[in-house]
Amino acid sequence: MRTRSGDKEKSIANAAVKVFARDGFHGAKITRIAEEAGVATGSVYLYFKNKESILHHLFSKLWLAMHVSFEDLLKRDDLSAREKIEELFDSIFNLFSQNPPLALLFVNEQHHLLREGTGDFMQYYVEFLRMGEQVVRDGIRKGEFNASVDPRSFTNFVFGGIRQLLHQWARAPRQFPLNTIRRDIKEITMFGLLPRSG
Amino acid sequence: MRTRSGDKEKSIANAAVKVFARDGFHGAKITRIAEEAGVATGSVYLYFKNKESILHHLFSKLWLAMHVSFEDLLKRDDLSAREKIEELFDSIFNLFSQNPPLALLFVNEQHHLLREGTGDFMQYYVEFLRMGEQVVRDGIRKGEFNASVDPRSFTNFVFGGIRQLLHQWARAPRQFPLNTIRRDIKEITMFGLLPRSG
Amino acid sequence: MRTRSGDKEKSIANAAVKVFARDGFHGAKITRIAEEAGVATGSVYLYFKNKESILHHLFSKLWLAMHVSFEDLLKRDDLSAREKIEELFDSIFNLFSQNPPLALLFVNEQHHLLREGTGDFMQYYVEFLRMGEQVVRDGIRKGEFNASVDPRSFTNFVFGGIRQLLHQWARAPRQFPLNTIRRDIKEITMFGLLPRSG
Amino acid sequence: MRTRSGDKEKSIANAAVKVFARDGFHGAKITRIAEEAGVATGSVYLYFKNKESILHHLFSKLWLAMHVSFEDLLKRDDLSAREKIEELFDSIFNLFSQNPPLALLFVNEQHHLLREGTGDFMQYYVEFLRMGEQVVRDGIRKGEFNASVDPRSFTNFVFGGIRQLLHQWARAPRQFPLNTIRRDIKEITMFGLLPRSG
DNA sequence: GATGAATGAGCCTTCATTCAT
DNA sequence: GATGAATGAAGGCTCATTCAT
Repeated sequence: MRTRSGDKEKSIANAAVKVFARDGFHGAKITRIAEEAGVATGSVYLYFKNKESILHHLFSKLWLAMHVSFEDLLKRDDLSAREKIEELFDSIFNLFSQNPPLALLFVNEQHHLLREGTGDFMQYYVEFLRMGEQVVRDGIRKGEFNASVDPRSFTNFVFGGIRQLLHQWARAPRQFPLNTIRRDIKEITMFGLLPRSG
Repeated sequence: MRTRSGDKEKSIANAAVKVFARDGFHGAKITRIAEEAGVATGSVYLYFKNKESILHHLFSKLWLAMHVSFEDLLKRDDLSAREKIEELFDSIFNLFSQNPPLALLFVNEQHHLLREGTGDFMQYYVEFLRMGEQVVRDGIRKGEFNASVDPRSFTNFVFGGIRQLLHQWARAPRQFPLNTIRRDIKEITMFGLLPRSG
Repeated sequence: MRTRSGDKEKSIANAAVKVFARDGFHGAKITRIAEEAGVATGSVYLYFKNKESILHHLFSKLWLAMHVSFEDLLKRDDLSAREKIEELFDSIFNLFSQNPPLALLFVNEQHHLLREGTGDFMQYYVEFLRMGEQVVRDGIRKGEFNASVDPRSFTNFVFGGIRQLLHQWARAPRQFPLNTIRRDIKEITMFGLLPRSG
Repeated sequence: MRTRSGDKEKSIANAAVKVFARDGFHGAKITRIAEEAGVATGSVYLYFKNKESILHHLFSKLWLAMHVSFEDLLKRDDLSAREKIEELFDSIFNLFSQNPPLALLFVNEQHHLLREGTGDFMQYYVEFLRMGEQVVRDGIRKGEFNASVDPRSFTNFVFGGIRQLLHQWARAPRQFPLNTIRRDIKEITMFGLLPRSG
């Protein structure tokens, strides 16, 4: 018998990232994904229940990874609040840095999943935002951060901002180099638009 | 395409906002839009070339409105750079404040249009971002803003952040009141996370 | 607008009878039915929910017709029990006499529907058998029929026998002329195999 | 096709009876049959050419058994015509009495095979009916049976009747006990509905 | 022989779009 | 212009069959 190689599942998943990123969830054809994966159409259904579940799988993996690196960061008490925030940014950028299509998928198809509000990844998403809030809250408590900032708004705002910039990068990596973006985001979120000091 | 009886066109457009917002572009059925508009299915095609063009129309209108109020703002020299930025924020929020579905449409279906990169609205979108950059650039030149901030990154970042918060508001207006969001965004973008002064 | 002509539904139904009869339910392709009906594939779904429902519709119509003529017969008190039974036979044969494919459908695809045990027609089917039993029971009570005969067994037995002969007729009308069959069935059911009298 | 290890072939055949009976020919999945047989999917194809041929095999076995017991019966000249007929009935019922699923298969999937009119079993089926006719014809010739009965119609009619009652039994053995059915059929076919003598 | 993962042809169904009225 | 029935292309998914191991 041919052994169900983990490779095949992975190559389907990878192909799906590319095709979803390029064509969008609805524009993506299963046949195209299979082709891209070097696999027969029917094989896709050996590894995934249906088209939707491929997307779920990808997002779950993504959010799980995000969640894990966030969890690790939160535990560290050798870092100041600011350092934590900056590390959080870095961990997000690292996740996508080698994979622009993954960033596009992440940026463009999230709303598709939020609409239903189901799926494993939802818990990760929600908790991810909570963790961001926590860091901000802690920073405020310790006097490291501006107490006028609302942690929840901040987290959402920054999350959205990063998405937009990731999008720009994924579409035109030369015009929006990742390192530049990363640096800019840190600058903006830390100091804001107004000149420091008085 | 469009003809007289602007009423019918408008009711189709309004219906489309609702249906697109609720079901997403692909989930939205033309027949459903027609029904919601109190119009026959075929009539939709008297006013719009196809499904895609309805979305284009809506986004064009939206971006045009945005563009216009931005243009007006830019001209005013009675405002400081900071005041201009804050007015820009306000004008965006005002645009959606009466219409959560419109916000959802704006937030969720933009990527659909960006994929192709065509459509009238694209020019408005691009120039909209340029205008934002310009205000920041001017502010920096005049010493009102932090010179370390990259205007383009800033504009994109803030645009993304606003989208995310608008999304949260549109999904749960009670939990994310528009005025709170607006105030928080101003705080964050102006002062950043770190405490002011030194 | 094109008016939803009752003709179209009928021609689809008629085409379905032919195709179901010839190819069986599973062998029947919707596209083939549409073609046979002179209609576009999609039009089938304007008139029927899905393939299954076409079959349901046909059987419902059939059983309703059967039910109606049986009901009328049962009421008549100008007929002896034997005459009623014979009329029942006739009404069944009349139903199919002009339409061998309908007979094939009736004979071959019933089990498909019984498997689920749902559908409007089920009630007609069940009551149809009940009515048969009633006539026999009445005949026995009045002394017209052999009291040793079990009404329920009789009804089922005869129903099955008729199906088999209808099948033979529908497949080879020359070899099994309907009138011959009808006469034979009456002879068999009334007198049995043994010579009459003692 | 078939090879040694008659066990495996048999367990596939037995599994197929169950699955075909429960799900119908088209609803039956090869994988399900294999599973039920405790065998790998591919192994089914070591013993049978394809799905269709499993059904053929089962029906051939069935009709062969029927044919054999009929042939034996026909030879016996110690039995009256009536006794022969009744023995024929008994042999059919005996065939299924231990195996309701087999009865369901027999009753429900025959038409599938008749549609093509091919397969070994066809000869048995045809000759089976011929044999029934022969017994009736002989009985008539000897004056034991009613000369007005058409042998071919009788055979078909009775065959159909038995099928219907077997079906009822297989679906609800309590409500339609086999012995009752058997007795009722004999009563009906021998004496008919009208009271005997005159 | 035995296995079960892999294959891919095929079909039901949807729905944007058209067009006869 | 207005209607909504009609169209038919397109694609997700199934599953009988194959074949590498």
